Amino acid sequence: MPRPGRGQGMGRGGGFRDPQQGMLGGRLRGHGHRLTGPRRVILSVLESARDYLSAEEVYMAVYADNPGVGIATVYRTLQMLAEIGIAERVDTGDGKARYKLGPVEDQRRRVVLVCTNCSRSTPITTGTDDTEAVIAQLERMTAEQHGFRTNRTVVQLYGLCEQCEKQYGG
Amino acid sequence: MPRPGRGQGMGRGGGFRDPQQGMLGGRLRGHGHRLTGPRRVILSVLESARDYLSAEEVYMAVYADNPGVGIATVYRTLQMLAEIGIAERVDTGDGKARYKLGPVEDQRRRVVLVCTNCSRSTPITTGTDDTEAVIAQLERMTAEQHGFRTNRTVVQLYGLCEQCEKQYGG
DNA sequence: GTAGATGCAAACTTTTTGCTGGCCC
DNA sequence: GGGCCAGCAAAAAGTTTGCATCTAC
Repeated sequence: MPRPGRGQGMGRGGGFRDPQQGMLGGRLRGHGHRLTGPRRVILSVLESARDYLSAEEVYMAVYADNPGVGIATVYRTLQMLAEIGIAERVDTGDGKARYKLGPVEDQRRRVVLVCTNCSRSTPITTGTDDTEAVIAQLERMTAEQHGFRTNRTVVQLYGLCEQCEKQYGG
Repeated sequence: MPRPGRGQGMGRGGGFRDPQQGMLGGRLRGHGHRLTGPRRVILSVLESARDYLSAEEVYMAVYADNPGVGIATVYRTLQMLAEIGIAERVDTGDGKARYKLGPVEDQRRRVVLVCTNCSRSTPITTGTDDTEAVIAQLERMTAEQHGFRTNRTVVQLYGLCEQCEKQYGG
């Protein structure tokens, strides 16, 4: 995967007017971290993302407007955000970790659709779904039958996505 | 992670008397693959494993008796075994894929309990369970809501196993 | 002012791939 | 004997780390 070359430095501490950034900045400082320029940009990218983003995707989006930010900073920031619970880290099995803003407790249960043809993995947002109830039932059953206390559940559905299904003429 | 240095070559096609190997060899040939020496050893390692093994763990076990087998062969074999359904691949989120022998067609739906304390992963045999019905429902729902045709489902429950639960005094 | 963050480059880890020679069927 | 498969080594791909500089607080 190609990476853009090095930029010529960004204007550090660019002005953001996003009210949420103040909130997030507070949470960062509460954990002894600082709200720096690069971090503002990364947070901004995550905020405007609907799906989970890989580190590279975040880096690309950041790079578009701020070529000076290094990929190491992206990795370090994502790691930090996940550590203090501002972002959720997810491993979809393709070797890339993916991140998404959001309280971890709301994403305790996760369903991922993995297409065995095109390799695309699509996280499904549970929580508003009935899937939530189904998974809860599964957790209850394993607790009863195996004495296992589940904290987090990941369901991977392997199969064909809508596009590839058509292509195969299923 | 240190890796053992290169060995001085193995006796290819070592004699095995494991009756299961004949069966597995047949399944390999049925898919147009061959049962070679290194593959016998790798299969033997997987057979005697109770848990999921990472590629490196398989390589280490293979290396103990057959230092001549390269790690590339381990990767290629594991990949092939997973492809034809003789082994199951699982991504536990630590960046390493793990493999375990097991007929996928008999276990199209799999539930694995992963203890976040002791790191042990325990496969649960579905099929006679109610879990089967619950997962089937999940698959039905994603088909309806996302047009996704599921062929195989892996559920990973992360939490505390019975032993660690006691230890923590939950 | 100082602890922490940054950019850069290089190291590290896991997995894949190209190549030449060798072995299974 | 032919095509799959082996070992080796190097590359790929993702992530982490060391270091000098810089900056948010």
